[in-house]
Amino acid sequence: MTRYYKEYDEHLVALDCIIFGFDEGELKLLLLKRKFEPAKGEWSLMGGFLSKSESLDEAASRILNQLTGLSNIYMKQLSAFGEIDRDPGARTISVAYYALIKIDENDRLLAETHGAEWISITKLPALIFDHSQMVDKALEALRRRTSREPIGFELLPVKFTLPQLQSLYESICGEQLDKRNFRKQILETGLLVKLEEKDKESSKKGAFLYKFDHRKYNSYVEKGFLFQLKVRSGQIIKENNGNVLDIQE
Amino acid sequence: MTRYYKEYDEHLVALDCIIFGFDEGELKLLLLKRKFEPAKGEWSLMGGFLSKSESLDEAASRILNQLTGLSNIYMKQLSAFGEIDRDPGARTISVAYYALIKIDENDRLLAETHGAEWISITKLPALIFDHSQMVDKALEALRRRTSREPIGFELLPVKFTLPQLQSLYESICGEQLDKRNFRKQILETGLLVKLEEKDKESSKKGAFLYKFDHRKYNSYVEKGFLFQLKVRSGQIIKENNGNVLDIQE
DNA sequence: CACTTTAAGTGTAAGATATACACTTGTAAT
DNA sequence: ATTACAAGTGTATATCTTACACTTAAAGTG
Repeated sequence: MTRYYKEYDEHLVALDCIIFGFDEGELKLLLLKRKFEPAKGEWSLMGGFLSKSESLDEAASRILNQLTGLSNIYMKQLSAFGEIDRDPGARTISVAYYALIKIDENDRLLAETHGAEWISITKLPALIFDHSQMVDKALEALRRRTSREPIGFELLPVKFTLPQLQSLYESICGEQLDKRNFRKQILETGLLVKLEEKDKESSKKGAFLYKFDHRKYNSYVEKGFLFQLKVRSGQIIKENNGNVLDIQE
Repeated sequence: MTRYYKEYDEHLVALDCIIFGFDEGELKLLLLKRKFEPAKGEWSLMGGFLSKSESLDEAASRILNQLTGLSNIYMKQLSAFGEIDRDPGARTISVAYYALIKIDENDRLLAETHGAEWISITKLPALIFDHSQMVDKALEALRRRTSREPIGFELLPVKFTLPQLQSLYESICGEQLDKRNFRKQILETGLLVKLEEKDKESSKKGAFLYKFDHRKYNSYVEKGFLFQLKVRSGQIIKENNGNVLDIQE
């Protein structure tokens, strides 16, 4: 490849992953304690550097895979972060991605070997650099996207109950939803398939399991029908043991 | 600054600006013919390279200013583009920004000296590299943001008429709106101030001029009130003289 | 085995919002 | 004085959103 643009500065390009999961009725992030300087030992997002031989999307997937062992994960670019002093280690541009993981299917041990932990978004610790900013922005993006696209299912096992789904939506949008209205709305989409089985984890009666009909959804998308949930962008109330509230974008 | 991360690749980081304007009842983009290799002479977005001494946002503003002479312009980061071969000149990460400009206030001559032209989004030519993809994505982002935030006013002169405003919204969302419903909705927000003056450009009767009440809007935002317009994300129909439709993200 | 406990599951009516729709007004040009 | 043109205005209907409380199924308990 002929090389033009010789006279311009080159930069380190990092990738940081905001990894969402849903477990025990709570929306969680996979965070780890940084293993190298600067800021060794502090809480951080999973990150890494872009190499010449990969695209941004590929690099983000690689980094997610290193931590979780997972591939083919729902991942979207959030934004590039480029303040001059954002990383005290060196001038670094960071491109943040967020990922949605089904914690059930995940090898929890693998995450633990890397010193990673699933932490509820209501109890986030202070994070290094501008990572808290990234998390705030990712939460906003997740909320907005949730109302436009049925991405909640990326966070649940393949088979899930309606109470689970409702609880997930409540965690994402940060407010209580009416059970009957929620069920009516979500079933009206025609995208859920009711199974014969029940899940008896959380009640004696048991709740019917459902599957999301990806096939039908894709055909709707092609036809231009829109998925729309009336999920308001209420704030998730954060407990006061982190700096998430302090850092403004 | 101590330099960590020595072992990682460095990359050129470019910025590309999707510059929106509204003129003659049409949503337009400021495009220019590229003055250097590769792809010299082809239509392109305004772009430039990030230097060590500036943040991404600063660089984007600098580049916009170089072309238009304008500063303090509404500008948002769209996304980073990082396919390996996206720029045949060299491996380059590009961070795209979109800007909203009041064409009236703009020195049209300055744009012309740079060989730039305002081109209707319904008549876009083929663009270099992945710039058409960037434009498509910027249009989507503009439509979505328009329904959440009163950014339309960034594209109009300080004083504007309701028919102008309606025409702008129609251009953005790509469909006709009902005059009475539109006026009712937009006036209900309480964010428009009716002036005594009339604009007689487009009718004998003349249409009253209005101003957007930025102050009131900011106080609403602080109080958490939301601006919401029911602007559907209809597609803007593109005429068949560009490749905008062909490139998929 | 009857009783208690727990969460799952179900429908409707009232209020709010969105939509469709047609005539009058003001002014310049002829 | 007449015509032509876009600006400006209100209401009724349909649709969507919201609020709300009891019944059901099954396991655990005495």
